[in-house]
Amino acid sequence: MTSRVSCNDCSLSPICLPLAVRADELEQLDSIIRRGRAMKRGEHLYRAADPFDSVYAVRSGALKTYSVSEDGEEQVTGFYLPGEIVGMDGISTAHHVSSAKALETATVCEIPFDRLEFLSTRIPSLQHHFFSLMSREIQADRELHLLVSKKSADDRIAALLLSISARHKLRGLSASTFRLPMSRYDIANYLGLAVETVSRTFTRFQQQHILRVEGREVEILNRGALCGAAPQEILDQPC
Amino acid sequence: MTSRVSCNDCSLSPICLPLAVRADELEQLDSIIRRGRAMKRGEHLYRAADPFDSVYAVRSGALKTYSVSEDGEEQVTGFYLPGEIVGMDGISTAHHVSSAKALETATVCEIPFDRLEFLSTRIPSLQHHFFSLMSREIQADRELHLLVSKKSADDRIAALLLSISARHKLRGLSASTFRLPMSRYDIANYLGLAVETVSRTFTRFQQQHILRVEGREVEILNRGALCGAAPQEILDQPC
DNA sequence: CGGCTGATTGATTGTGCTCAATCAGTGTGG
DNA sequence: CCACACTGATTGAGCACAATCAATCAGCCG
Repeated sequence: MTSRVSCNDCSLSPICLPLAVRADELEQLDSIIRRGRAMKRGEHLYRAADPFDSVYAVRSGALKTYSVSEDGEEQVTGFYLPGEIVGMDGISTAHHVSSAKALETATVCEIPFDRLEFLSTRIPSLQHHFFSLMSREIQADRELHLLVSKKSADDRIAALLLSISARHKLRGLSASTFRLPMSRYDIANYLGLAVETVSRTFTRFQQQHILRVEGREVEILNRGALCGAAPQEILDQPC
Repeated sequence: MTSRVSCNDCSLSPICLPLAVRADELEQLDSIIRRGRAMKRGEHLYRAADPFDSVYAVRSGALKTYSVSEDGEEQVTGFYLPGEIVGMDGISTAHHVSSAKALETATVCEIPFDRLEFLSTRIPSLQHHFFSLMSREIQADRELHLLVSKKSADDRIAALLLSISARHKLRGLSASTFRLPMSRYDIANYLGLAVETVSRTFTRFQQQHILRVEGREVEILNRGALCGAAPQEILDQPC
């Protein structure tokens, strides 16, 4: 099931592990990673309250993370695309505080955290990389905080589309045409909106010739308009 | 200016550095920390775009972190009370992405990050502690995300009051009577509300005998009502 | 087919924002 | 010393954006 291929041969490694490490160090890192776990749509990678053992690199497909409050309502906390690392909550509690679920068929590489910690004491650049990753996660959460607490529905949806577009481009894929891995419900929940509002905004953007939307397929026709609607500070790239 | 006192003698060390380390290791840690930097109300600890060199432990007083979008509006991203660590954004960019400002007279201990990283390769429990701290920061941001994107104004304000109450209690102070270090404006901005809404909610809570409010002085009269209004998952302690 | 979920569109309502005025506290300068 | 300006907080009135309630439709699978 798990392939023997090295991170060296993975096209995602520049995103996932942009490290300058010696060959023998990379081999050590390679040796602790369990590659190519396959997941079906709807399958859980972990659930809230599960013991925290590993973090995971997304190799293909997409995942969402979410938590459920005791009154039963779900809160989607993030979407994870290929090359991104999921599961770094839960370090402090030794248990996951949220759940991670495949939005579509996906494969992930499992990185046992205790071994990663051990290796990080040997490879300073690896330690720095994971401090850096977590710091970036905090930054992204702060940007989301701004988005959800201050911006209009239009701005929030524009920002999400531009974020996904930028992440596609990073992998060398089209920045203008892509397929949304998540449902309207997930988008609404993540952005703190009602499903109906998301739907209405998509149709309005379409009438304004900003987007072409067909189900989950999206084409950005007028990036400038989206950038105008969305606050630039959310994006990793200039508009 | 900076005192020679060790972390050992600091009453906040159980919150700030709950570590089981050998005496010589603690001494190493002690030696890299610059203690007792004094700050006046309104003074900046760092500003967005400043080079990232250090993280800081709050010793007394209180700070807020915030960022400013290019259209000039401020977003308050967090409040930091004694024993808490501020400045862990910016690791990935080598520059701070937000600013930190003293809400009142405060003192902080500076921890140079490059030395902390080096020491973390030597002291695994220290490395784990900082991974854990950042993980907790991510958790807190996710809870805030839920609060801001799904909950009513009442719930948001109740949750903030309960959070501050819990953090006071952790330091052995009163959980029911305390002084808010931040203005109504900061509360509103942080929670994604208008100042007027915060003000109105405080007066209504007072009419309902849930709170006694006098400027920044707050007394919680009916904790159950606050807990009922606020979602429990936000809190670190049972209601 | 019937039942299901997910998406869209319409009509109505409501929470919280905006605009506006007032007031208290504080510091400033004549 | 007092008038003044300025900031922070409170209260009121009206409005707008997005939620809610409701109906319809498309696609999918048992």
